[in-house]
This record gives sequence, C-alpha cells and structure tokens, in this order.
Amino acid sequence: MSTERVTIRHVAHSAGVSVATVSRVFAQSSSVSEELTARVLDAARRLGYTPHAVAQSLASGRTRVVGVLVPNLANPYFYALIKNMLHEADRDGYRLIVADSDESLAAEPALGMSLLGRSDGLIMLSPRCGSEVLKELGGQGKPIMVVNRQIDELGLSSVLLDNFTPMRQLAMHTVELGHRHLVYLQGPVRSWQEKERWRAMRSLRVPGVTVTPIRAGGTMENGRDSADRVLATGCTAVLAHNDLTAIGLIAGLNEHGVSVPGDISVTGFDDIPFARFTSPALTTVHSPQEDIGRATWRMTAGLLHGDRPGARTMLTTQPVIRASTAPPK
Amino acid sequence: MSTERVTIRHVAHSAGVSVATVSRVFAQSSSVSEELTARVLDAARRLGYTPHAVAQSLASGRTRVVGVLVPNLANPYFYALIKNMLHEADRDGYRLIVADSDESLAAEPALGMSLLGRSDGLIMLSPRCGSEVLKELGGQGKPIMVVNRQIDELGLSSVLLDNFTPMRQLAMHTVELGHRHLVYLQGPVRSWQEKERWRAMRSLRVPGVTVTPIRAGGTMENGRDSADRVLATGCTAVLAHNDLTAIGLIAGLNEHGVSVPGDISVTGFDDIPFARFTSPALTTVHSPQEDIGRATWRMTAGLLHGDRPGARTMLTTQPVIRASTAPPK
DNA sequence: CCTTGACAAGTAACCGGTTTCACAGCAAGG
DNA sequence: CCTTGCTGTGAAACCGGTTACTTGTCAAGG
Repeated sequence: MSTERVTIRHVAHSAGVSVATVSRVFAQSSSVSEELTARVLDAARRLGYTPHAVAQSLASGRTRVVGVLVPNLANPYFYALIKNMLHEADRDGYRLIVADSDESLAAEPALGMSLLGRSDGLIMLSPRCGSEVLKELGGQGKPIMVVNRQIDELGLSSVLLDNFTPMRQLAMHTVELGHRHLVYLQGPVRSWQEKERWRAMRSLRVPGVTVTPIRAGGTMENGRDSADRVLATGCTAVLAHNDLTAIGLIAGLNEHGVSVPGDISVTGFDDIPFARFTSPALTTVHSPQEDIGRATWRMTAGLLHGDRPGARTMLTTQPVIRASTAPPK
Repeated sequence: MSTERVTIRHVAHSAGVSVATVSRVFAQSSSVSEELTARVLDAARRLGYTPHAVAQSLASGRTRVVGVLVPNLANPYFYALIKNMLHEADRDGYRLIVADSDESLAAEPALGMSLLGRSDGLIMLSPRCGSEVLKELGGQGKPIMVVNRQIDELGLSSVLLDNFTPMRQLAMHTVELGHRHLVYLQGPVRSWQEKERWRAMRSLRVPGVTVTPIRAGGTMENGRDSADRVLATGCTAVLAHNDLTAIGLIAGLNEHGVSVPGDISVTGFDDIPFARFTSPALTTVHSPQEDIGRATWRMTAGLLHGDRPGARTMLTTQPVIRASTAPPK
C-alpha cells in the first residue's frame, strides 16, 4: 500500500549524480549536460518519480496556486469567469483554488487570508468587503487582483467592466421604444456594479421619463418576489440589476398573468448563457467573460512576475437586444 | 514591504520556550501547561505570527486540501454540488481546489494527478475516464471519491443517485398523460448517468408506446440544435437527458413555432435552479445536491480519517411535475 | 605558461514547520 | 529510600525539495 515515496535523492543516487543536478533537470532552467539530463530522466522514469509539489512550494517559496474568492458560485456570471481563468491559469502552470463567501461580508477576510496562506496571490471577484480588509490582505505581501470593483486609495490592480455606459444605453433603448415609466430592480446594495448601474439609471434625465427604484437583491427568487411591487408601480418597463433577477421577475410576472414583453418589457445584465434560451429571449448587456477572465489572469500573472500593482483595465461592452423588450401597448 | 516572515522560532524565542512547545500549543493536541500556553499565545499575538500552511503540510504530510475534478463547471448541476461541498469541507477545516476538465476525457488523468499532488484526496464528479485511469490515481495512496459513477472492480468509495427509478417514473408520467410516441434526447454517451437514464427508457415496455433515442449531448446548444430532428419524429413528448438540454430544446421548439407543452411535452433531469423559473416551468427529476454534497464530503472526510474505502452510498429521488408536460392534443 | 572566465556539477544550508525520542521532575507504590 | 510510571518540555532529526556557494575543468587571452 504505502509504497515509500520516491524522492529526488533516490533518483540522484540511481542516476549517479547529486540531488542538485536532478533538481536542475526538472527546473529546466540551469544547464545540465545532455548526458546527465538523459541519465536523470531515465532514472526518474524507471523509479516513477514525481516531484513533491508541497516540498517544491516550501523550498522555492512559490506555490503555483492562486486563490479565487467568489461571492456566490451559484451565479452563472461567476462560474463563466472562473472557468475562463481556470484555463488561462492552467496554461501558465497555475492552479486555482476557489472559495465561496456565500454573499457573506463577514466571511471574506478569513477566507481571503486562508486562501492567501496556500497560494501566491488572490483574485477577488466583486468583493463587497471594506477597503480596510483589502488593505490587510494586501499587507501579506502577495499580489491581489480585484475584479468588478473600483479601488482608488490602495494601489491594487483591477479589472473593470464599464457598467455605466451600456446600462445607460439599455435604458435609452427602452425609452426609444416609447416607455415612459421605468422601474430599476436593484441588486446587492454594496456591490460596485450595482452602484454603477443605478448611477446610470439616475443619470437618465429625459423629460417625461421617470425611473423608480425597487430593492430586490440579485437572485432569481428576489426577482420573482418583486413582481407584486413592480406591478404596483404601473410601469411598462423594468430594468433589472442582472439576468438572474430579470429571469425571476419574468417568471413572477407570468404567474400573475402578465406577459413579457406584451404587457411589460424586462431587461437583464450579464448575458449569462441562459439569457439566450429563456422565452422570451432576454434583452440584456453582454458581459465578455472571456475577455474579463483573460485580462484578469494576464494581470495576475504579471503581478506574480513582479509587475508593479495598481494598473487598471477597463473593458467595454454593449447591450444585446433580444425579445424581452418591445414598445408599450 | 517584504517584512521578514515571523516564524515559529521567533515566537519560541520571544516566549522563552522551544519551538516544539510552540508547535504543540498551536496543534492543541499535546498538553502544554497553562502558563506556557499563555506565554506562547501572547508572544504569537504580539509578533503577529501566522502558521505557514505549506510548511505545515510538508512536515505533517497533510495538506488539508481536497481536489475536485469537474467535467464542466458551466453546468449548474455541478456548481450546486461544489458549493455544498465547499461549505461542508470548510466546516472541517478543509479547502477545496477545483479543476475543470472541460468535458475532455484526455485531460482527466493529468488534472487528477496534478490535483492529487497538492491535496490529501480527490473527489471526481461524474468522471468519464476509463477505470485504468481511476486505478492509476488510486495508486497514489490517497483517498479517491467517485460521484455519479458506478465502479465495481476497484474498491473506490462512491456516492450515487438512483437515476433509473425516477427516470422510469418520469417516462411513465408522460405515458399516463396519454403520450405514445416518446423521444429520449441523449446526453454525453460515456457518462454513467446517461447510461442509467437510457436504460430506464429502454426498460419501458408498454404496448403501443415507442421510444426513439436522439443523440444530443447535454448542453443547451445541443438541445436547441436537436429541435429539427425531434420534430421530424412526430413525437408528442421528449424526455431530455438533463435540464440544460431540455431548456435548449424548448427554446429551439419555440423558434420553430412549436409550443410547449401545447404541441409537445418536454422533461428534464437534475432540477437545476433555473428549472423552476423557465416558462413553462420544467417538469424534471429533482437531484438533491445538498444531500449528495453532504454525503460526498462526509465519506471523503471518513476516508481522510482512515476509513476503509469501497463504501457506496445510493441516494434516491423523485420526479417533480411542473408545467412543461401536459396531455397530447 | 599562467591567468581569467565560463560553465558544469556537487555540497550543504535552508524553507518553516512536526514529531520522535530523551530527559527531568515528581507522585505513587513497595 | 529506591524503583516505576507519568507528564511536561526541549533537542534534533526530518519532510522533499531549491539554491547560494564552492570546486573542478577546460578554452581563450595575455
């Protein structure tokens, strides 16, 4: 059963070289003569040697692991992002370790610290925690990437998607369709994205057009449960914080016998894979997860290689008009 | 910036004890006198000492990390499972490290090995790889849990959900509604779940009822793209491999002007969160992710504590009848 | 011919903990 | 008073690699 682990020393002995040489052969950095390289590789193969990742980490000080802290894995928005990053990271020989804070503000610091303890850096997706927590995490001396949140004070690198512009465009789209009474279904209050989207809605100063905010929360359940309050406003178009809320709302409206977009138009945000497959297909704002994921990883990799932190990448995107919006009756 | 790391020796020196004592205080296992414990904890606090996770792992041989290999993170089925396991594991002080094989059979061995290298064990969700790969992974001497796949030869522990019974019940449900010509939309051919579900369909020997299999693949895109072939059969009910395929199919049928369940009834499998929010709400089989996740973690934790592998937990479940099934016209 | 430099390979310190083993101190038992 | 046994503590080996430093070799340059 517990076959003694084959270590670098066994290989060294078997190949008739020093452990340093074996290490060098596997590191591929320093030069080792053709012959010795062959002897080492041969011995390693014969003995079935595999480097001990943990020992490598301790000795080299690098774990080749990066932590990812997600507010909620149950949101397709995040796993699309994670999936992309997983692959980008894999290509560079890095592994991602994921923790889910379950929308709990209180859990973020501890989880973050714990992740940092086992990794070379931390990627925080849509963190809601206070900046003092971010500062403390940054104090560990390891790279920290922040996604979907603008941090000015601390010199943290970040990747952002311009939420304001497309949200405004989306709102204008409904106005151009002829809607005059809009409702904005708010998401998690502390999230930067929510703030940006709501800011876009507020910025919409068109004569004769009113925007009513309704607090929801960002989940499908929240969306469905908002149906009553939405109907009470007598609005003809609802712009939801994200796709999940929009999908929930549509289901809720259907239950009330209200048709979308016949009676009320509804929009989302994120363009999660499902948005294309709902009926009616959802008008939303496309969030380029591939780009965000790639940009995030590239910047993280840069930080790991010693880049100076503080860079900010701002990506842009546009609304996607599908079938859930139509002129009012 | 790079403040010298505070090690156990600093703490020991500052508290006037040996490193062994400090280690013992933090391990909480061996007994250390009240007084020394207090001195050590005080010194640790003063110096801001945090144990070095990697060093602990190397020295103790345990990483307190468990790897999870997922065929496709983009499937809500899996992340619901993962999310549950994340929390169960967290409670026991374990962290999960996730890799996504992206439905690629070829990637499974390498990813699995890599995960095992940094962890104390491996949880494989719906693995499609050959049993020789599983055997090789098991040969590392670390616990392996297999979910959603029946392995007889190797003595691996597994958690299974009885797919056969509820699938059969679901099919019977459509038959009882009056459907005579059923289509079964197949998922990933190599998956155990697919085999079980298809076995259930084939077992349905009711006079006058035919079952036509159509190969799809398990994603929403696959479902939508199957609409043509489904319509060509002239069937009145389609049982899809899973919810994703069903949702895709419904969207595809809608595009063809076919209404669900008016013209054709459609069912899914898994009861992903979205299933409740589609219109029509999806008739499906509920998959108890909380139970599966909890059972999986509990068994994994058991293995980590030295339980003998080979146990098999079989969970059961039932169909959930919603609005996507109705009597044929 | 001797120095200098480049380079291959080895030696051993080190990463930061855990754990075995030895030892000191003390109480109980004979 | 001398074993015996137990408990709390320390010294040091160890986990399995990496890497700074040293040594030895050989070719080029003066």
